[in-house]
Amino acid sequence: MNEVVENSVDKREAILQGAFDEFCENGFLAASMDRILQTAGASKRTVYRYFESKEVLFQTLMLRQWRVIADNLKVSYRPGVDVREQLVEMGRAQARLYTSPEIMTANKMLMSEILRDPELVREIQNQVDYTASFEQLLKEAAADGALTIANPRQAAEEFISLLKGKAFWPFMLGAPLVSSEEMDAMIDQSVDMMMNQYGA
Amino acid sequence: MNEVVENSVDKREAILQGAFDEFCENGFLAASMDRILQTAGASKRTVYRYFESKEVLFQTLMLRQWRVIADNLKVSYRPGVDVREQLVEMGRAQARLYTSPEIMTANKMLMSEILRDPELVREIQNQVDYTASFEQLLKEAAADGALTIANPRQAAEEFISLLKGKAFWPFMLGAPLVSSEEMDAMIDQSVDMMMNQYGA
DNA sequence: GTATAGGTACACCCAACAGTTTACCTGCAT
DNA sequence: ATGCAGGTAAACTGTTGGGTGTACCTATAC
Repeated sequence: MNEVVENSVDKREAILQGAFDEFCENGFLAASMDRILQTAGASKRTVYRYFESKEVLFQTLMLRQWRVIADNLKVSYRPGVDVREQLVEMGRAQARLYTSPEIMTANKMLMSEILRDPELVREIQNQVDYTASFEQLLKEAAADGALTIANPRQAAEEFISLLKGKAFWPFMLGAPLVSSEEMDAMIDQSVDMMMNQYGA
Repeated sequence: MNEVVENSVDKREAILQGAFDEFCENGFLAASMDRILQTAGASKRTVYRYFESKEVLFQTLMLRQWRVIADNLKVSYRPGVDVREQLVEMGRAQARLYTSPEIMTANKMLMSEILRDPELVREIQNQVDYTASFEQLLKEAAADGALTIANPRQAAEEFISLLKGKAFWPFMLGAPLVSSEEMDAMIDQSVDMMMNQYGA
């Protein structure tokens, strides 16, 4: 054998990695299974042993990506801690996503596919509620008297809108990725606005 | 002849209309030139007389769409008029876009293609600056003493972010189109937030 | 009346590509 | 030693689809 011996888990992983790169570069339709298996160093038969179709391979990857996103968005209210600081923490949770090239590149492609064919990612999409964790934090902060919020859901969405408007969507439309420092400034601006609106 | 006689302008228009429908339904890659000419009731030769390739046909349509958007975003500052009312007017300009099924359907497809292949729409994209008109209005309002805004560009972007976050992006991700009434409420909320942040 | 512009119909070329089939290889476990 | 699980290699199938070539039609202009 020419190559280093790999066990079957590695092979599957290699295929997923190759597919990730190819899908990110070309999108679902223009991605070529031939190129994927070439990148992965696997034969066609092997690819189709692990994944019954291009579509299944794609969905497997997207589910994985969705989990990465969800894992980065976990925050919870800490009573007694300065509420402004906690809003900044919420912003930083989003910022972790917006400043990661790998995540954002994948997001760009994923977004394109969602728009083109919602069915392709429908089930996956419904498994994650981005705003739930933020909404919960704001609700608890309001109950605690730290903020005055009639509609926590709306407030959470407003906050996320501000951050996405500054960092997420511009990148989607071709702007360069924002740095951590720029992101900190953006978080500050957005938190200011939230405090002006909802500060107790 | 089976059909009503058409002059060549009508024929070109029929092709554009057929292409618009097909591209909206299937996106650029999955759109079929055969289906387009069938819908348009034109022969393949005729289509290729007017548009040298699928790509050119697509870009022609997208440029047209871009103009529609730009035309809906024109606002200008009116000294003496209540500034809150003018912010609402800015919101309504956006709302005209967000509540139009035809515009939003086209936008969804267009957005998908921008994400997939920025080159396809690069030149077109740079011809329109959405926020310029809003930024100018805010700047004049600030000069007039009606608002206190250090960074009008940023303020314009924040306002648009709030509105897009409430109406534009949710639709892009599968939510139903918002009605004019819902839109009015969203505009109110967003204007409140702007007034709290930037009110004189 | 005839030439030209614009149109139709339709067979055709060529390339890409998802997925299958077949034949063969190899290391490990029994 | 042998059998099987997991792998490679490569030819093949079937279809789709952008774009072209060719022959023919039909008005209106001159």
